[in-house]
Amino acid sequence: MPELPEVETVRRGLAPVMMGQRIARAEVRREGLRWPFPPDMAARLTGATVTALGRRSKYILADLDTGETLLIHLGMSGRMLISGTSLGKFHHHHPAPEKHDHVVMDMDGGARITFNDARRFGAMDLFAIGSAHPLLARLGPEPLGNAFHEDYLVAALAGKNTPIKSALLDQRIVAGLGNIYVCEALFRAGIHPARKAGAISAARIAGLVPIIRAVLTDAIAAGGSSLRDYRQADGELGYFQHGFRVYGREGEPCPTEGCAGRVRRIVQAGRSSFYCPRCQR
DNA sequence: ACCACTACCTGAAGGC
DNA sequence: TGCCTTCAGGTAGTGG
Repeated sequence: MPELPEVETVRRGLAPVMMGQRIARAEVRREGLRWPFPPDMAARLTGATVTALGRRSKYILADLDTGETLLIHLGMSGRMLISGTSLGKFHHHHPAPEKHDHVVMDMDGGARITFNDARRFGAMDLFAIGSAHPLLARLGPEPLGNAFHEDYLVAALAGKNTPIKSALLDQRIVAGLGNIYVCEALFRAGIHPARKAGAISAARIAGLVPIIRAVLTDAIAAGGSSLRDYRQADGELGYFQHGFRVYGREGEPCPTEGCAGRVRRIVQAGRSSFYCPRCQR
C-alpha cells in the first residue's frame, strides 16, 4: 500500500479530473471493501460536485457540494484508475469493468475514475464535512506539517518500551509512515530498528524529524514507489523504489560508501525490517 | 496502559 | 501452462 507519498501522488493525479467537477454517475459494484460502504453511496455521490481534494495521512478526502466528504483509503492494493480523458467529453468509450473494479465514477468532464482493489483492505465512506470521523480521530501529526517537530517526537517517544520501528509505524505517533519509509528513514538516521524508542537519545530522535521529512519529500518528488500492484492514478509508474537504500535489499551490500556490511532482514511485529547492522546501532 | 499478535483478502513469486 | 508455500505497502481488534 501505498504509504503517504503514494497516496499524495494519487491525490495529485486525481485533482485535474475531480476538482470542481461533477460526478455524473457513480456505480458501486459490491457491498463494501474492508467495511461496508455507507448506505446509498452511489446515490449520494451522483450529482455531487467536488469542491476540495485533500489528504490526511493515507486518506484521500474529497469535499462535495452536498455537504459530505468522501473518504478513500487504498489499503494495501487499492488503485484509482483514470480512463477516458483523451476521448473527449461526448465519447464515452469506457472499457468494461475488470476484476476487482469496485467503484466507478464518471465525471462530467468525461473522465472515468475506477477504484480497483484486489485485496479489499481499502475503504470508502461518507461523512458530514467538518465532523469527526472515527478513522481520522486518533491520527498523530502529519509528518510534513508544522506540528511534527523535534520536541514533539522526543516527547511522544519518551518512555516507550516498543522498538523504534514499531513506534514510527504507530499512526497515533506520526501519521502516514508505513513499512518502507520507516526502514528507509531509520537507515538514513543510523538507528537500529530494534532499539527501544524510549532509550534513544533526544538528539538522535530530533535528528529523525528532518530525515523523515526528506525521505517522504524525495519519494513524493519521484512519484512514489511502484511495488507489486501499486501504480499512480494515471497508470504511470513511480520510480522511488529505485531509491530504496535497504528496503527489499536483503543480502545486498550496504549502500554506504566504504561500509562492508550487508543488508539484513528481521521480522518485527510481523513486518519485515531491512537495515545495515554496521551503520545502524 | 501497554505491547505483540492475528485477522482480513488476493495474487505474485519461488521452490519443487 | 502444476501445486504448494511464503510473502506483500495497512490497521482494527484481541488477549496477555
